[in-house]
Amino acid sequence: MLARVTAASSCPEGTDAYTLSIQAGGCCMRFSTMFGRTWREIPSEAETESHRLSLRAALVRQIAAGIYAYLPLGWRVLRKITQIMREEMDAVDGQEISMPVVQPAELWRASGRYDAPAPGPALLRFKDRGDHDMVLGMTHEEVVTALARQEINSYRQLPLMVYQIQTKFRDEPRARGGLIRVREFVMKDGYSFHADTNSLDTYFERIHQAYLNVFARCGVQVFAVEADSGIFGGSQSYEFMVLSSIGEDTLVTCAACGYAANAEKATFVKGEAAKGDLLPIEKVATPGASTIQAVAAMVGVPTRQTLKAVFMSDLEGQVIFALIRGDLEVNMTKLSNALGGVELHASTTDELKAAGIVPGFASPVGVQNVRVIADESITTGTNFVAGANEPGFHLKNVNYPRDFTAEQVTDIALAQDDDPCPNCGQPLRTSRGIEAGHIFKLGTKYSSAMEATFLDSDGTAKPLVMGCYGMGTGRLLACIIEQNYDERGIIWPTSVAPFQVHLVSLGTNNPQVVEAAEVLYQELLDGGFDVLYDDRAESAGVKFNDADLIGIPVRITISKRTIEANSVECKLRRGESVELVERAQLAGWIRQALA
RNA sequence: CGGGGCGUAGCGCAGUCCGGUAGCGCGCACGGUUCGGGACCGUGAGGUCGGAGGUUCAAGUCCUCUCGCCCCGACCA
Repeated sequence: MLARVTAASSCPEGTDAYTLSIQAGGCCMRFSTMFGRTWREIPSEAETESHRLSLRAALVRQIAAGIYAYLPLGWRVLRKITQIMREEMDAVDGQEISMPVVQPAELWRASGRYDAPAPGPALLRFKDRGDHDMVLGMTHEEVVTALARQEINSYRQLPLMVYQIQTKFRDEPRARGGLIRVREFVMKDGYSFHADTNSLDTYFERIHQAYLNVFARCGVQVFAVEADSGIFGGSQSYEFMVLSSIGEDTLVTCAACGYAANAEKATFVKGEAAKGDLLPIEKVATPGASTIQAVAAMVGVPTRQTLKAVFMSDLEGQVIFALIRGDLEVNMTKLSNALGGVELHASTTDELKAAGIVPGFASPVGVQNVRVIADESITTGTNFVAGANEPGFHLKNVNYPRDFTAEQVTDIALAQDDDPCPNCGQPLRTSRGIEAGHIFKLGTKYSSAMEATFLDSDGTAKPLVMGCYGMGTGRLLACIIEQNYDERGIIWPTSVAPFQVHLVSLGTNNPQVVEAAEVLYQELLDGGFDVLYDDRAESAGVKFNDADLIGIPVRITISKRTIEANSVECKLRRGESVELVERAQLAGWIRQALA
């Protein structure tokens, strides 16, 4: 008990123990009194490895769908992560602030997002006791713009960046994957303000590098990819993708030249279909041929000589006729963006019937009452095979614009494996990734809407040019686990491990061992190390298995055996071999191991 | 919001088809024996079987409604 009090003295009351440990080291915890116990069995509700391990290792506990509480071990990791974010944001002149989670609806009305379809029900709305409309902040562009309007008057104050590490709530239709996709989460979000786009562009490069630094320091490998910025984005955006089979996004990359983009955004060389003199339309019987493959085979042409029709409907039930060359697929995000960002769903049978469309044999020729959006690929060939809008028949020699019109001809094609790279022509590869960060140029979208202006050097008032930079903390924690575990448990990178040293005492029945362990514990704390001290009266197997599960980088075992050798046993979590280290050499050994 | 699955002790599960005193393993508490890779013996605590109605002499089990959680899809500023 005496040792315990002494140990606690290295984390003085009324002081932020964690900050101390970052700066001076030496924070402590006894396993026997730690809040939250590890689980021996695998929770059935968890599907992904990071989810299973974060529950089993007592990092987090689920409170409701997509809503989690952090236990001491998980919270310590989260704070290590956010501290790294702070340091990197400060390094690019960021100033930390804190903005409210509860926000007045008025601000969201001002930006136009309160009633816009885009956030829609994901924005949780409620009234306070004064009957004011309020929302739970799902992001903070509105608040930060309102602040900037008050605080920034002159170009002399620019550029500047503010950031916060704050809770967000997004009422997602479906939470999943443990901490990967949640409804309530802590996010690092930053906002920069500039007098012009040149300044934004310059700063964008710095923040881009700062993001790479954060991920590197957290021990995760990311791909920075060009991303779709959605209808609220600006000219350019990058997502930072952690490669993972459980990722919800698809990345398209080129090993040859380094091209990398989200599949929603990726382009590729589409090639051209055969060209020839325009021939007259000819109707051919194609009984039962309702797929592109079947039609091409029956008519005797390659699939790229056919036209594929894909039907989507907007919320009002208006049918969108997406037309693309038969060998390509439609990219829903591009299609939606072409229509101004409307929400689309696959058309129902009833909607198609109402529009007079025959699925499987649909034709752009003579179609009415639908909006036709065509991919540019249909213009690079001639004499295509298309549906006849009549069951069992197709049309040969269909040509644009001779035989049909389209409201738009643009790029709505989905890049897939082996498509040629838009830069170098080499085959593209697709892989799955988790979006761990997103930076984008907002431009004057919010500053214009909310009249956040500054007086420029020429004496005129101009809207602030903004950039926005987001990074999820809990999601990053999950990503770190996804990339750092084995069959025994988590293997934390040193930079984010909840503790540096896991001290295992074997022989809690032996006073000599207990005494020696307490002394060693105190020495380690005095030496500036963060130590989790397993002082429980458990068997060796239990303690070792928990140590492997929790995944602290250095494990130190003290027992009767090691005391007799005037040594302790040291083992790295990342590795198999154990080493007897003399007490005098211990501190040096640990420092080297943690370096 | 569509499709599927599951709610029984802290965790993992059986029991539900075919109604008849609520069980098993782990964990937890106490005593003892062990003591370097999830020890053993004994004793014990802990469950309105997610909730509400209904059928029945009798409901964990059958019926209706409802709430929650998970998975696939839709969705994801």
